[in-house]
Amino acid sequence: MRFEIEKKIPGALGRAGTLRTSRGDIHTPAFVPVATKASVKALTPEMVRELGAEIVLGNTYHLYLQPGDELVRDAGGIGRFMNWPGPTMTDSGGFQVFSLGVAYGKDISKITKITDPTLMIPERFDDSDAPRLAKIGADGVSFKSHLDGSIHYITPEKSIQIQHNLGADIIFAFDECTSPAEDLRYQEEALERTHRWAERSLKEHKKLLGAASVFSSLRPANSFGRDPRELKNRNSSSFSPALFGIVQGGRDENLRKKSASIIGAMGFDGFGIGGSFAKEDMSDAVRWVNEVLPEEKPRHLLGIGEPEDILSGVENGVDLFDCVAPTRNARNGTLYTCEGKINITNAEFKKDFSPVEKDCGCYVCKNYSRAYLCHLFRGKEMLAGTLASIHNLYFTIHLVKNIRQAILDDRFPDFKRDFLAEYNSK
RNA sequence: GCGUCGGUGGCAGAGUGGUCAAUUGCACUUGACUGUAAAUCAAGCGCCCUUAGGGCUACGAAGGUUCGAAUCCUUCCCGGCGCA
Repeated sequence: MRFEIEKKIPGALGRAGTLRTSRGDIHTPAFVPVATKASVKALTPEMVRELGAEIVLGNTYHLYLQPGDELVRDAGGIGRFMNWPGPTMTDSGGFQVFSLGVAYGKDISKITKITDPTLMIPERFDDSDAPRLAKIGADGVSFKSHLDGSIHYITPEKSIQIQHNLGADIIFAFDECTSPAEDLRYQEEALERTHRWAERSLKEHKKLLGAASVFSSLRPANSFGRDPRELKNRNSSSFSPALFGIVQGGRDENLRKKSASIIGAMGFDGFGIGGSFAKEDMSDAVRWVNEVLPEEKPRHLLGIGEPEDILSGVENGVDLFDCVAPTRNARNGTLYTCEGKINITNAEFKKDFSPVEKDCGCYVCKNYSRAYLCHLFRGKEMLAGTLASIHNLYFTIHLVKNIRQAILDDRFPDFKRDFLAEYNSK
């Protein structure tokens, strides 16, 4: 994997570049659609590619539970398994430590609205018996499967082993995503744990890289009954995943910078910026981190993808974003437009025969009306989620592409100002 | 015509003397969703008042019994079924 920076935003941390992997190039800043279970929900990989995506992100924990990482390995890796020929990345399962742990059953997510004060009160010490599916143990995390209740203990080593089996081009260190509701003492404790886990992830990764590639040595080449040329292709590809370390530190400037400094010096190929944020804290946290991280390596802001957040992320030095928002919102009837989000199921769209967005170049806007999408949603037709996902992913991917172009053309500030003015106009 | 069972909010369908403006589902209205426990979840859904709450009108229609009726009685209207 190689990363080349082509242009920087004057006076800011942002940049445009290209991330080169053996399976293809990613032009940054880039948006990474999420394919948690080796599927971008409601879409075929061909559609995802058609929308302009250059890489997709799968999830270690979910694929480990189902169908199992060894099965994915035997299928030729996540990309081949899901018929996505380009680059892939997998998240480490660190987010599930959070979403199935402290956040389980609560109104806490990646972004917590600080307007709800009850969520900002540290409750770590009085909710110890609250139901949760993930519990942090001595050197890893025990998960209770949401699928069948079985217990699984995931360590940093285990996460990296699973990810090597999944076979993505970029993988992530196992980390602990903390809630902004946690107090400073807990943030420090969790951060030290994340740093220890980062070391162990890196060590395990190097160990596995040192061993022969899982795709050329683990099984006899003829065990598939497949076209031998396929096997030859797969075996001949010099598969060597890049490992990104993850910076945490909550909303505290010192902790964020400390984390960036420590993770930044460990020798990772790139970096993830993690954490659950209060919305108003995010751009500060990202800036603090990217001021410290080595400039020449790529940075991925984990799980962030609302337009305004992408703009501030890019400005503050982020190269890659992944987020479920475009696809999840789509399935739930919320569509992005340049004038803000709309809920296409609302009564006002029942007889609106105009496209979702007038000048949008996506397949949906060129061929269907708001009234039709409204009808599909009300009729609970599966096509609703598909068409809406196409539009939302196109919107987000193209927003990022336009941001990239604006950087290359030296007009990022104007682009940002104009976009936000229109996006927030209604 | 006789007998019988039934008529409850947009629909289906609970309730069968007070805790009923009426459980529940659907529909409808609006919100939320940021490394996917998510094609999900939440709130509202008779009318009026600014909220806590209060007032009014309602369970086919009209009378009645009762301190009190969607619930009991009478008659009428309407529907299903059976027999003529």
